[in-house]
Amino acid sequence: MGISIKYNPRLIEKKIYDNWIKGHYFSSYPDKRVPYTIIMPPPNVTGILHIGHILNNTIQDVLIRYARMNGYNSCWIPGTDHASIATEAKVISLLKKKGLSKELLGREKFLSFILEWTKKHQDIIFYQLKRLGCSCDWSRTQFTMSEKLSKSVIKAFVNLYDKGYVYRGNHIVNWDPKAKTTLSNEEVIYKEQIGILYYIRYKIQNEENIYVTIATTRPETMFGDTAICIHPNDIRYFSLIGKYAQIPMTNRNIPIIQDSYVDMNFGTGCLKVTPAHDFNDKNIADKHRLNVINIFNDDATLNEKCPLSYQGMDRFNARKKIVEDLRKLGFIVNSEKLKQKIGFSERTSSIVEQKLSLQWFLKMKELSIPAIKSIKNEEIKFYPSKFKINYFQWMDHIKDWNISRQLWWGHRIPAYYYGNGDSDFVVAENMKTALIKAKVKTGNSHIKYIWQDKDVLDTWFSSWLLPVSIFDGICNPKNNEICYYYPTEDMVTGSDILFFWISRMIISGFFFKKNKPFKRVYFTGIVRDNKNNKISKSLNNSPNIIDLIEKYGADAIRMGIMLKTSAGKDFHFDDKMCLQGSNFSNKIWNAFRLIKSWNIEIENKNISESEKIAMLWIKNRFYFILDSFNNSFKEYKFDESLMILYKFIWYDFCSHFLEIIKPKNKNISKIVYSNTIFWLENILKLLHPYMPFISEEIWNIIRKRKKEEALIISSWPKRKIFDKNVLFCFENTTKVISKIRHIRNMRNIPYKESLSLYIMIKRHSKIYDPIILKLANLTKIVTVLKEPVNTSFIPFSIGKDKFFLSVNKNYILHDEIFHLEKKIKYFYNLLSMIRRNLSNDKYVKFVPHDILLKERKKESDTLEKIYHLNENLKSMKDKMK
RNA sequence: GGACAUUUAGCUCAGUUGGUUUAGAGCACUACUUUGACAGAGUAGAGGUCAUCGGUUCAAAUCCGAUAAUGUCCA
Repeated sequence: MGISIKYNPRLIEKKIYDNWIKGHYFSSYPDKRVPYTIIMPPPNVTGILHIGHILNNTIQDVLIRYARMNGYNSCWIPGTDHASIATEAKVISLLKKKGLSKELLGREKFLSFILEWTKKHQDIIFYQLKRLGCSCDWSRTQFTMSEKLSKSVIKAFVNLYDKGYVYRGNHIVNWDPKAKTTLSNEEVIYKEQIGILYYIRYKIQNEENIYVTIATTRPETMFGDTAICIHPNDIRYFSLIGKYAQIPMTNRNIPIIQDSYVDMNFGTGCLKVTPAHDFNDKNIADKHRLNVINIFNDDATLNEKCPLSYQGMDRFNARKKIVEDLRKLGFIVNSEKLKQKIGFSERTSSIVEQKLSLQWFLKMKELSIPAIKSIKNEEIKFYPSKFKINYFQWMDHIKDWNISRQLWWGHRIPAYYYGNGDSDFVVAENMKTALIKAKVKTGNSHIKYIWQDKDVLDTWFSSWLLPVSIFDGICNPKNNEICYYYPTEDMVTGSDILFFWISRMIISGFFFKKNKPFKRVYFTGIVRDNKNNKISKSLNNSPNIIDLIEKYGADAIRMGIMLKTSAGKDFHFDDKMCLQGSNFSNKIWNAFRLIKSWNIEIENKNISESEKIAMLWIKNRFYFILDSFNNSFKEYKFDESLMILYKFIWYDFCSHFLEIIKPKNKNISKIVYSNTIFWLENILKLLHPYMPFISEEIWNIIRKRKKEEALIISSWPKRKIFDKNVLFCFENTTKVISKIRHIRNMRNIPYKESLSLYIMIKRHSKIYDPIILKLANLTKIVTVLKEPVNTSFIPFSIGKDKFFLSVNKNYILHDEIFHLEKKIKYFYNLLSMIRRNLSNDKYVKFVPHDILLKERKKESDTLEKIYHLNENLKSMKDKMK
């Protein structure tokens, strides 16, 4: 026959993928069809893909293949992210091993090292995606540092600056004193630590022996204090309001102010305000117009604003010495241990300093208004919708976005300076324009030297533009592609970047395009291993993707993953789920082998009744399944839709349909065969989005296909009405079969031993009998009016129908009687529960009418069931005598 | 510290506005079945006081409150 007994994905997947590429099936160009666009969240070039990416990209591929087969012009755009700080850190540590540093190399050489690194990882990432079967349009591959995207970033920056949204200003930022750069919030990792809370007294000015005691974990910042703050309701300190307190070991006096931010129960209820080194203190300072004193150098040593004896000292050494000195002078009243959360730099592990710093910011409040609206009115839908809560929470308290980074790898800020003053700069797309602007701004036409800002932009400042910039919608707002492909359909991403990316993309979409960037956001859960640990590079607990694919096949991994994923839920990865996938592949493969092994009879001889029924049933069953599959799929319940398909293929198609039509002599009539192939082809279509390789492979072995007949671009089955009655009758038939198999199983009656069945049914249609005969291996089915005599049998009932399976007397067991009695008892219990309801006046009075009817029917059904079971029990007991 | 979420069979999860025969699925498990597509298989079975306690109701896995555990985000 030439088809291998085991399905071997390794031989097949590569060949199939190459054919898809050769057929250009992934490519998309604007045409008359409706577009369906997905932008792949670009993986960072810092590393290679892990299981989380596999989950994410499989979902996207499933969506895009489904759309493609449903007639849309599908366009899935792959890409990578330059990941400014993370990549720079990786390369720096690589260089360090070689004894090099970025300063030693200089900007240009350093960047060439990074480019080399980037190229290497891009290749690995794209190779991994291809092995997974991703049908992205590779001719549209993006990179966030490409020329096109960089241009858009710069243009967007200039545009936002010109409109007054981008500004340069002094704000508190997260500062990594080791790397000497600002950090985004996500690059700060909070860990709980035990610190010491010091109680320090500050003398009240112009008062003898009156002090106010504050509590702080950071005594070294006291030289930056500009106020002491108490809660407006705190009566303990009313006498101090309006007075000044003297910072110990200095001559400086600071005001005592009131603000409800202060927690009266924490420490003494008095807060020292250090606006240059704490977000909240800065807020208070802004409100009360306090001074701001920065006491740190860039490397977090104390600067000239501090007393001479501490200048130049590291912050931690300074703390020790200050505490020592304060103790000596009697300023420390108390100290106690305190659990606190400390922010560490993800990159250098140094403790992050909050620091007032001159940086570039984007005003967010106004920009966020349409973005909030779009989620409120469901113009953009979240799956699951619970993430709307988080979204609104963040959006409602949105802060200006610090977009500058003191790094080299990234988009250089297009600000050009002509002097050392804080506002001696212009913002322009290039140096030439900048020079002109500078001349205009200063009125000095002799300016010759201007220099560009050394810093780069936050990575997210490029990725937040992607849905627009990918189609060049920022530089060429009216071009064909942006008009055709925008807005995109789905965004599939982890919930952890809701704020950093999703929210900002929505903002940028409405700003630059006056329209949403995508219609739906599907949030994948966090991927964890079977010990509930987050899959991460640092734990090194992600399996190698290529190894997994080699072992199980891409289809098996896709299937295993999709069967377990559910929007927004954490995802526990286990090798076992791939095993289920590969078993399933093998099942399909062997079903196909079976069909292929049959000889088609040229002459059309009579088709048996059971074949007719099987064909009728599988047709109706298919359209029933198609509906439920589509419904689940449209709700983005991929696990559910796949499970529907899984069971349909395994149980309905293989266990029932194929078993019924399976010929003994391998000869099958042409009609039955072509019918079987027809349904198999339809099954392959439904399967294709999830398991593209095996489905395409079988599709092509069934018969030779032309290029335009590939499964990947075939059309999705159209829904049709189905006859519920056919499904119902068939289901009853399988119940009988199942019952007989159970009886065999209980008594170890070999399958080979043929049995006879007597049926006592009022209106029994015999058309299903051949199926029962075949699948339960019976010699005959006889319709009777009453219990058969002179033969030993096992009675059973399904609904109101009674059955008697004739067996050798030896097979009747006491066990069965015991089971029957147990069952009867169960129904008596049920009956008593039903009757408890029905005898309850309140129940009868309040319950809706239809429920009451149902309950009454339940009662009569149960009674009937008990009656039948008792009958069975009685006859069985008689037989035992 | 604050906000939110989760807790259902050994594991991973369904369970729509309280009412469909005292809770469902897949996997794993147990028993039996091996020349007839597939042992990567077949058939059947067993598994749950729905986290705990209290409340609302004729009726609670479902609604409300408290507690506990876990997780995420924010500070």
